[in-house]
Amino acid sequence: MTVTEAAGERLVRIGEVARGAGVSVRAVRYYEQQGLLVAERSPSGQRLYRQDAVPLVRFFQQMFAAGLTSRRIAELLPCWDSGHTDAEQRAMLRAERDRIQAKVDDLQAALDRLDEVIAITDTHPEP
Amino acid sequence: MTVTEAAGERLVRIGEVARGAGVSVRAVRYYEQQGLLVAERSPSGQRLYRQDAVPLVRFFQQMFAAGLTSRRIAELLPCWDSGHTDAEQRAMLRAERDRIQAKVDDLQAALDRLDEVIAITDTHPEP
DNA sequence: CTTGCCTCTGACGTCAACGTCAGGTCTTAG
DNA sequence: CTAAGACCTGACGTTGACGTCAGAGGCAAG
Repeated sequence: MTVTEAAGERLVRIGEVARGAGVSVRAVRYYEQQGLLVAERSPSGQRLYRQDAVPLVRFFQQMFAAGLTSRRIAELLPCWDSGHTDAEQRAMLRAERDRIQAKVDDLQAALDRLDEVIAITDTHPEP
Repeated sequence: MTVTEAAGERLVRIGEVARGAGVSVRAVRYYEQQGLLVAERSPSGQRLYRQDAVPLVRFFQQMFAAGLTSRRIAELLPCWDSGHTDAEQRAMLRAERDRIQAKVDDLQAALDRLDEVIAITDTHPEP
């Protein structure tokens, strides 16, 4: 609805989506269960996806890697779809952004500590 | 053994360690169970820690935040204690370092995508 | 028509780092 | 002495994103 929908868009089955995005079929079903993904159904009940489901799933993976939950992603999906947000969504966006930034800083600190140890043990003679 | 051990070092109980490091008592016990932390015992069986347990627990938290498991941390603890490593440990250190670096990059990419959306929705008129 | 692969719906299993509860002991301030 | 905390050992519960298995269809090729 929110995206241009050409008349005869090519629809793909779940396996193709999964392979294309590099996830499991189970994962794609899970995303639907969590309200992240909608699919039409063939007369026999098989899920049919538009091709933009592939980059969408990749995007989910990226957000998962950033520590967002599927619930949070579902709450923020309208921001991507419609391009506008209410105050609550903007607050959530900023909160997630700050959380990720803090995580990056933490990881960088951990990285520095590891590098420190690596430098020490590398310049050290073997026991 | 590996660290200078003054004669009458002040020993603290588990609650103080937990508060000092900002974790739960349960967490400290868990670290012991996972072989990350050793404690003497009072005659009545209560755990007694040296004060350097506090920064050590903080360090564990940092490594957990970086995605290392308690098992991995336990395997790498000798690197910190002794200051030297075998080939396998050096490989593990590098592997973890690379993994964390990759994670930082992923998070940065996710951050950029969020910032992009934030910029768009902020310059957008309210619906 | 059958073979082989894909897909379906449940529903239980996994893993890690704890949380939480039960029932008992210890320590310390008053 | 006593009551309030702090601590002890099990042991089961939680959370999130799936894995995995069972049993039952669906679909194109030969």
